[in-house]
Amino acid sequence: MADYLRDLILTGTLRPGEKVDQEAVSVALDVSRSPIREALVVLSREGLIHLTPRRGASVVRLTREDIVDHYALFGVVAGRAAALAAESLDAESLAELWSVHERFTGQDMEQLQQLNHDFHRIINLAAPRRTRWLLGHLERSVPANYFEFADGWNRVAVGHHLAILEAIADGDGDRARRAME
Amino acid sequence: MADYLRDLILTGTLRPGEKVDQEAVSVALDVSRSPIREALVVLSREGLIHLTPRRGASVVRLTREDIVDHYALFGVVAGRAAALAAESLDAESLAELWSVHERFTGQDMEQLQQLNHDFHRIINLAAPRRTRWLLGHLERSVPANYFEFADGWNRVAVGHHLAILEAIADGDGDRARRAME
DNA sequence: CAAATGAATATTGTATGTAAAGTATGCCGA
DNA sequence: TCGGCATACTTTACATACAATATTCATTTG
Repeated sequence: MADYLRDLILTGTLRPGEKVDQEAVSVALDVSRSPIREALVVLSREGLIHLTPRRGASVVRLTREDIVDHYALFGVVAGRAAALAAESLDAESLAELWSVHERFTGQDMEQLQQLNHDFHRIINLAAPRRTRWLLGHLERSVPANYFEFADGWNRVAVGHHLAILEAIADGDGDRARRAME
Repeated sequence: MADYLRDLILTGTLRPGEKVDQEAVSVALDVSRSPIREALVVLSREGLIHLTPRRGASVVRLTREDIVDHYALFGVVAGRAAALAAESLDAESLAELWSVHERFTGQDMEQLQQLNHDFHRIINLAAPRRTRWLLGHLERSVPANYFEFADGWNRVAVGHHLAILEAIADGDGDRARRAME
């Protein structure tokens, strides 16, 4: 339920600032208003919509600054995960990382997204529970395609992944953190 | 509504692992179950309770590792805020920081909590929107009294505040970040 | 006597009803 | 014509109703 609305927001179908009508959503999904309201609460907690009492829900207007800030935050937290990974990652996971890294070439955008996701997932699995939890939240609550704008993104990512990977392989937590950020 | 339940959880009145009965809460607060359910969704997104479909809500069992992890995360994000503050804080806010810092002595626990809170709030106000948002979440969603356990906490805090303060005054973002973490 | 079964009970999730606040429409007077 | 105001219509927030799944507990059976 929340997933459906989140998609509409992140893909831009529901535009920033637009009002979200509970009744309308409920008939669109053919459910009652109760679950819709709960979904709206979820999204408001993710920072995707703004909820004003007695006045309803509207899609949050994310400024460019917000997006930049969000990715910086993501970087900072992911950096912590990388630092921890450098200290505790087992050989098997490290091999997986190399494997993912090597496949990171010439694919289409969607596959690259997937590989990138896998790469980070392996690192995050080494992080403690709360950190994983936060990373999950940060990942979900921002338009993923914003950073596709940066052209040649995948080229840069390969370089970054390599730097992270080498730092982790060396067990150098601080370098892994800086590389990730 | 969510505030009430959050208090019960953070003060330990609702104990870790304990099941939360919607009906019971609704009669206790003399409201229907609808707003209670929405509050439970809020708390589940904060990571304070676990929500299993058709099986209800239960207070999350936070391990010691979770708490440590949480504060580390808090530190990492607050560190970013401090680094930004070092670069952008105006003279007036800086003076306020010194003022708060000076009053940080000999008071009772509650006042110290308040001053500590003020100290961080001033720094956070210099941070961008999304960072402030995340800090607010992280602050709320963990038993605040956990770190009172550390005896002589306030002594240590004074020293830390001083280090942060000097780094900010010098405009040294990186040092401010490390001090905060 | 323990494990299994099934009816009775309780609790959840979703739907619908209702009162109150918010929004829009149209009328009137300046 | 334009601004102010009363009224009608929406929409929300909360309460209640109902259906479906879990849980409990007594009973039976191996």
